[in-house]
Amino acid sequence: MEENIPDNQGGARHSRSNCELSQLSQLAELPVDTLKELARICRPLRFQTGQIVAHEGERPDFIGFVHSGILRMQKTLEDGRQHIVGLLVEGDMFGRVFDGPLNVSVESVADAEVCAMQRAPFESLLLRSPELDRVVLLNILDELDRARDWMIILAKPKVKERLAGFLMVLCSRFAGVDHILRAGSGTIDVKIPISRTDLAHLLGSRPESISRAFHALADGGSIAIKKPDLIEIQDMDALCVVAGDEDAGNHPTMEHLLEFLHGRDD
Amino acid sequence: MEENIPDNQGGARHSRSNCELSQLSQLAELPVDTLKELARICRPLRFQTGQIVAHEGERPDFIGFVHSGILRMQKTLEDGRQHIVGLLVEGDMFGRVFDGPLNVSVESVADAEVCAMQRAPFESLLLRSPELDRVVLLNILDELDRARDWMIILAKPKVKERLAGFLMVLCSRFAGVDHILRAGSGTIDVKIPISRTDLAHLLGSRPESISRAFHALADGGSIAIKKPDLIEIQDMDALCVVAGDEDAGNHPTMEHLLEFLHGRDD
DNA sequence: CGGTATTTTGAGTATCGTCAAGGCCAGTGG
DNA sequence: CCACTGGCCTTGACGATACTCAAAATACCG
Repeated sequence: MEENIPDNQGGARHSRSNCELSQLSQLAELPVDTLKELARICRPLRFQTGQIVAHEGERPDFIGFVHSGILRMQKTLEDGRQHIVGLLVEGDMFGRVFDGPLNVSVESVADAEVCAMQRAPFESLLLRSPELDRVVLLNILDELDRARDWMIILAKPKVKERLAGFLMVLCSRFAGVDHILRAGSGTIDVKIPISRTDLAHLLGSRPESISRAFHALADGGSIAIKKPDLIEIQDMDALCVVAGDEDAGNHPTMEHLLEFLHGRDD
Repeated sequence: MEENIPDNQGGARHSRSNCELSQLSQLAELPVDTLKELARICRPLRFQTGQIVAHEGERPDFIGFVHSGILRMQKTLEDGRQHIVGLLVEGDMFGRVFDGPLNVSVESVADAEVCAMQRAPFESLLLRSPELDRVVLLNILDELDRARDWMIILAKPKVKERLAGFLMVLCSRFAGVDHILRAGSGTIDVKIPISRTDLAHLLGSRPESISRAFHALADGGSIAIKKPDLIEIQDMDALCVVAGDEDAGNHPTMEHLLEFLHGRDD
């Protein structure tokens, strides 16, 4: 039960009759006829904060493309506790093409729109469209990279380092996602999308330690805590140093980010 | 330079004129003509312990299928330190199909045989063979799962828990790999394939703490240290409890493993 | 058998998890 | 409009754990 595409009874709301697939940058370059076929088999779904999109162990009848909002992937441990293994944002895909049940649950962290592609026709289209297949493949490869980046961050011995790494990820990979980053005057405001408790699960720590780590970073001068979930980044380079610089020289500079954000805000 | 398939000058040795592709269980089910095409574009390579198979940031001209031995994937941090993000064993694939440069280095931990598929013809074959495409897709999805499992393990607060989780992974996912597991009398001997230092990097700790964690597990009675790199597992259930049981009720039992190993040894 | 690298042990310090209490904010109801 | 309530974040104190540095013991290799 409940393995089908969620309907109104299930809690999700159909927002429009079809998705605006071309807004997803990865799909935009697909051939027109492929896009048309995609549009035919996809259903837009809306989820409110806290709703379950897919359950671990089930095999939903759809493959999801996140259109807006933020979802979190989590695994349920034996003792019932949930452990976050990643966040999904605009443009991300979830669901196991050609494969068995999910091994993560997906839950909306903020109000989210998801394009649900019916599994069977999507897989069949995948076989006929090499371009779509390629997009899906690259998407998964991308997610693999993200998981590896998380591994590097999680392997840091100190909470402060892991938290700094997390903030760097928000500034790089999540930079394009609306409502997360906002340009200030020579600084950048970061809206932390999840609670301290969730952040603690994600970083393998406790809420108290996360809180202390935030304030330790603030005392160091690299960030300021405007509100508990609104962080102002004052010194990106210092943050990189604390984070231990996961990817050698691959981090965004403050100037580059500000430029990017000002471009987006106009 | 050195972005091509390693040749004899580069250190890797061609072992035979063609790979025994059918030995790789995932490929065995492919259509015969696809296998033939694969055989034509693949080169067997041999690597000795410590050899670099592929450099981070490069885009090797081949996609690798591990035939035997163990390789490790690692990222180079800014300070030059290397951080292990995963191990590759028999049946695993590496190299980014249809995509840019690698973002991990691959290095052989033990003498290894790798089937190197020339990139261009492999990608072209991928477009023509849906079955091969599916195999590749599932392989990457699998690796994504493994990365997520690592995240769960890495997020454990105590080193002892992470180490127990690592041992459980060796007993489940690496069970089929030769020379890692060996059946004892009601116990299982595990050959730790990497040094304490590497293990420390993998688990986000230090060699000293890893050593202490090993001995703490031994004092608890769940394992015995026969040699520094040869661990006898005496109580798998106890080990699961210490590990915190990542995947609810998904761990192998001692009996099941012993049965499996005895079947293999005959 | 000697030399080197790896592993182990020890002592001291820093960090983190735990428990408990207090503060901040939003929503509710008088 | 204000007091109350509940959830989340913060702070403090204390014990447990892990990191650091240094040295000893062991294993490995020729």
